[in-house]
Amino acid sequence: MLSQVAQGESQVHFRVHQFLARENEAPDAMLYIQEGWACRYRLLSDGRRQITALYLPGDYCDPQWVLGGLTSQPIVAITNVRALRLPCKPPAYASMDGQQGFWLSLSDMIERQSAWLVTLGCMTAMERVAHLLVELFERMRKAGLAYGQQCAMPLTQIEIADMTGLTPVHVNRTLQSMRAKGLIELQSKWLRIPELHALREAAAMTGQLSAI
Amino acid sequence: MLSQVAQGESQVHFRVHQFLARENEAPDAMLYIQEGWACRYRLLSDGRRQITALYLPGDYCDPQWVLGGLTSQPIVAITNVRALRLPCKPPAYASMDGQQGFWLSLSDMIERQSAWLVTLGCMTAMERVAHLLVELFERMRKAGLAYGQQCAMPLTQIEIADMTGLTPVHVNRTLQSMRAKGLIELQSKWLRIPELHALREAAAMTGQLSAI
DNA sequence: CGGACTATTGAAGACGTTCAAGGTATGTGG
DNA sequence: CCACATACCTTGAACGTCTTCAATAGTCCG
Repeated sequence: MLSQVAQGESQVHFRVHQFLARENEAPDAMLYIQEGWACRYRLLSDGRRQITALYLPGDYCDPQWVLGGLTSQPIVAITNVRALRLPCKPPAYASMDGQQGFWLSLSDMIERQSAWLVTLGCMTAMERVAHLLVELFERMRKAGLAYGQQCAMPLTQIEIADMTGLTPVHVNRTLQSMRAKGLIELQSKWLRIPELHALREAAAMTGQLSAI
Repeated sequence: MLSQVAQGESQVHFRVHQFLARENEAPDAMLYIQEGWACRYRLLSDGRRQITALYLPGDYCDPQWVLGGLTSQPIVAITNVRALRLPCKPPAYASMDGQQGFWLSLSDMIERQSAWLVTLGCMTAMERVAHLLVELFERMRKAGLAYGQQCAMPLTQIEIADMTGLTPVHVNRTLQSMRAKGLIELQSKWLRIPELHALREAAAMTGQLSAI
C-alpha cells in the first residue's frame, strides 16, 4: 500500500517485548507495520491477560487512534518490528479522505473483533485455536507472506493462550490433538496447513467467507 | 443529542423480535435509538448464538456502517424500539465532519467491544454477569434513564447467557448467588444495585474508570 | 383459560484448570 | 565452544466450574 517514505514519515524499529504504545498516551502518529508482529492487550490486577488485537505486516497500528482520545491498552512487539511512522493529529479523519485503505483497515479491525467475541463466547478450545490459526494464515497470505500452505507463526503457546482465553497447558494439549488429526504441522515457529478446508471446518468457519 | 426531526430524518418503530437490519444488507441509513433496546448477534449453524453489541437509547445503530461495506450481522429489537432514521450514503465520513458525538459513539463501541473480549476471555461467570449489569446500569444512567440506584433491565436470562457466553441455567444460578450476596436486586425486568462499588468489585472492574 | 416463553431446581458429567515436575530449545557470557 | 540461565514446551493426576439433560413452576398475553 505504501511503497516509499513520504513527507513526515519515518521508519522506526522495535525489539521483542518493546512497547509500541503504552496505556493512556495521546498518540501523535500511527504505525504502518512493515515487518514483524505486535499485539494489543489488557492485563488484570491478578495477572490474567487478554490479547485484544494482533498487528501483522500491512496493518495500521492502531486505526482507532484517528478517532481521538487516549490509548486504552498497551501495544507490545511479539517479534522485532519494522514500521512506518505516520504522523496524525487526531481527530484526523478529515485528512484521511480518499485513504480508502485506511478506512477499510479500521472496518476490518472491528469486524475481526466481532468475530473474536463469537469465538470466545461460543467456541470450544479446538475451535478457538483452529480459528486463530486460520485467521493468521489468511492474513499472512493476504500480506503476501504465505508460501504455499505455510507461513511464519511466531506466537508462543502462552500468547496463543492469552488470545484464545485458554490456559497454556490446554493450548498445548489442543495443538497436539490437532497435529494428531493431521489438521496442522507446527514446529519451530512455522505453520503448515495441509488442508485449509479441513482446518476451517474444525474452526466452525464453514459458511463464512474467506478473508481472501 | 438530537432533539428534533430535521431534514431527511424520520421516526421509525420496531416491535420486539423485529429486525432493524439483516445480514449482508447495504445500509442506507443509521438509526438513532430514542427508546427501547436492540442487539447485534451472530448465529452459528448448530444454534449457538453470541450477542456482539447492545443498542440502548442514545446509541447510534450502527456507527460502523459509515465505514462502508455490507452489514455482517443482523440486528434485532429486544423490546419495542423507537428510532430516528438518519440517511447516509457510505462511505459518508466526509459528511460527518463536526459530528463529534457520532465519532465518539464509534470510538465507544470499539472500546466496549475490547472490554468484552477481556470479559469473555478472562472472567468467571460471576464477573461476566456483574460486568454486564454494571455496564448496562452506567449506560442507562448516562442516557438519563436511571433513577437513583435503579434502571430498567429488559434482558431475559437467555439473552444474558448469549451475551456472556454462559448457559441460561448457569446465568440463573449466578444471578441467584449475586442476589444472595446482596449485590443486586433483579425482578420483573427492573434492576437495583444497592452498592455500585461492590458490584464493580465483583466484576473485577476496580481501577477501571466508570463510564460516567 | 390455554399456550408459549421464561425462570428455577436437581443430578450427572464433560471440558478445561490447576499444580507439579521434567524435558527441550534458545541465547548469552566467559 | 562450552556452560549456564532462561524461557518455552510437554506430560500426568486431581480438581472445579460450567454444561447438559430433565422436570417443574411461574409469568405473560391473546
